[in-house]
Amino acid sequence: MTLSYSHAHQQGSGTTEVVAVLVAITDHIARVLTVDQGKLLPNGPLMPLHRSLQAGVRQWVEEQTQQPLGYLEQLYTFVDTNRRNIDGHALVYVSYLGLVQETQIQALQSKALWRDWYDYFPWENHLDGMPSIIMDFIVPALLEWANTANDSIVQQRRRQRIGLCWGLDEAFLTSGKLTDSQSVHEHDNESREWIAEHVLLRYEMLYEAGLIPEAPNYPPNYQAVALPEDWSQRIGVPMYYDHRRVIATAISRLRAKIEYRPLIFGLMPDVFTLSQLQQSVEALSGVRLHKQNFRRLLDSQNLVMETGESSTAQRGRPAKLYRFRHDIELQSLLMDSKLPKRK
Amino acid sequence: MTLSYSHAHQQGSGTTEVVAVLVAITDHIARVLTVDQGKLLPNGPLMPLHRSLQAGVRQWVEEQTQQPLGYLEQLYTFVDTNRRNIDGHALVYVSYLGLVQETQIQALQSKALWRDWYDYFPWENHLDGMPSIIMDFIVPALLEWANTANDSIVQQRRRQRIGLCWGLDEAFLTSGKLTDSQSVHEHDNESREWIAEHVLLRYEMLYEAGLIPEAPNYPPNYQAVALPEDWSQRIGVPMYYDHRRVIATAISRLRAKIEYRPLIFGLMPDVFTLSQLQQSVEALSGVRLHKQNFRRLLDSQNLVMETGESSTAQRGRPAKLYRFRHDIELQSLLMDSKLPKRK
DNA sequence: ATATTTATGCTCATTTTGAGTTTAAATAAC
DNA sequence: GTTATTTAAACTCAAAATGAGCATAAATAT
Repeated sequence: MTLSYSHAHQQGSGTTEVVAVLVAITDHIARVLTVDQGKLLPNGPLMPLHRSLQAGVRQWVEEQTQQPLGYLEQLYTFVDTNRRNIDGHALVYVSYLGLVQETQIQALQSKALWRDWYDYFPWENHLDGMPSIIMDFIVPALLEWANTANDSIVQQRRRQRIGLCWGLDEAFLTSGKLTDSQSVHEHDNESREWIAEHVLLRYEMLYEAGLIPEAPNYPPNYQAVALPEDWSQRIGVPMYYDHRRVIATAISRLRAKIEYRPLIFGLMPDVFTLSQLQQSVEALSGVRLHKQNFRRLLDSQNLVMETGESSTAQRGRPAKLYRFRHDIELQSLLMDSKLPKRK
Repeated sequence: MTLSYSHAHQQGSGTTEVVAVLVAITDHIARVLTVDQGKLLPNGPLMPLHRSLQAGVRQWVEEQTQQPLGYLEQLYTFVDTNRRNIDGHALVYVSYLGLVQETQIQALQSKALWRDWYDYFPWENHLDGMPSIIMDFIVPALLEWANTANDSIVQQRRRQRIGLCWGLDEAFLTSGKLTDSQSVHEHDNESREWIAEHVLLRYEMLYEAGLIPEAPNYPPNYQAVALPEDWSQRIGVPMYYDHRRVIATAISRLRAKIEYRPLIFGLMPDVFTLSQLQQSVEALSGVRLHKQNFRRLLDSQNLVMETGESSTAQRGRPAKLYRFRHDIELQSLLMDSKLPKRK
């Protein structure tokens, strides 16, 4: 189902558009900036006057949302062959990830809206444990999809993919239930745990299986057991074009990168407590972290310094306030290699 | 200096081009496929008939080089405001990284050429130790460049960047010479070692400092001590447009990704010895690895299996032959997180 | 036969990681 | 005001991963 929403600027001679995924954390919830009642990301055509793609992104975001933005990095470039210019050239759109500090958030126009990003990906929020939708509906539906393949090799591969994407044991998928220690094989290096940064793989699997309203093969016709009536509600808010995939790309990048680069800088206020910092990282990654180890990691990297003050904003013992060390070059801290060292 | 080389297809109405960095390893040397006497990467306009960017890349590479290609992944999208179509829209070019197995390499037309990628980046080859050009010319020139900044804060930051990019001690840069243990500060978490994957950062620094023929501010005018006569030879083969930057992007991506994903698959023949595998990884990363630990890492990951045969092609004890385990899903092996585990 | 070369197996100290326990200092409730 | 609750933060400890080296095996070169 290709949605027929169309922009005025689609009529021109240009074939390049920019799309932005702006991220901010407010009330400990990760949010993306949307326009059009949450159905679209801020976007606009690249124009001759723009001196760079970044410049194009900044101009359109500013124009459509009045939101000033700081850090910006390129994500991925897509082609939409369903949208073409007057010469028949397909639309190329370049997506960007932008970070906005909570304190920088503007009062928005009615058309722009900061939305909880888990509204679009309900299965990605594991802050209170694994959401029930995964084991109740998603995995059963995907297993049925795996069985629709003609080739049994393909079926087996699909089941393997499902296990890797959704953090499930192979044994669980083929046999009945339960992940106990009987499943010790020779090569059980497959750790079978939830990998937070596989957001895009999971979205693409749901898309491929026709379980996402945006997919051309939605709703799926292989469902022996029917999906619940309100499936389209449960599987998250749909968007126009492929903008939901763009958000999935952004979350994947952010979750992966935050593990080795101090990107979280761009989302925090000037001073903060370590608990606030941890809650922000948790909001992004969607999983809870071990507090003591989080702190140990932090000070092994020397990224933050105490301000000397402390905060009594919360209930218990006052927390020391910190700020990031802007004096150090952030470029390449913690770029350790997993290859063995050179001889 | 913007080179005025121009393609026929530049005259049309399209504004999107694809560019490919194809990589192969032959004779233990990492090479990229070039056209036009090594001055250009294979490239071509995205056309209405192409159903995707990948399809465009495959068509143009095939057409210009007759080289069949396997694995392909998107790298980065650039804009060249110096090249515009008839409507004034700037050229957008999307770059791809492709991997070619040695056994797949075709006899090439005269216009296509596999070139040692260190021809373009002589300073990146540390297989026989750090190249002398770095300490003899590059670092001194960069330090002079750092001094040209008006602001002393900027000067300090530039020196810090130089240290991080080129693996040098802070102390070495400011004072005279020698990296001995006297430089033990409070925060010496800066490990000061050569980070192989910082190819792009290093190239961009040289470009910014006007030390690269492609840069608009080349040759630099701040040089108190003149660069050697044959500088343009020593600093690597220049290319048209920004194609050298595209290769730098590809090498960076490859070196970074090979550390946590078994990308090397795409470059090896079906069967190989562990030494050959190690030499291939070394060709890419540009540094020597510890043999025993390399092997330990390999079999901890269960990526390869013995064929049962062994090779007596080389001098000493015969090496066992291996092949990759294609039965396992490669998608997400070894995606371990550096964040502390969830509680 | 003997030196040389290459492959491969094994050891060992150090660092990093995952997962606690304990103590400190505030607020909430009675 | 005393006590329970909450949050912060310091410290411990076993298991695993890492960096570096030595020892042995099996071929070729002289």
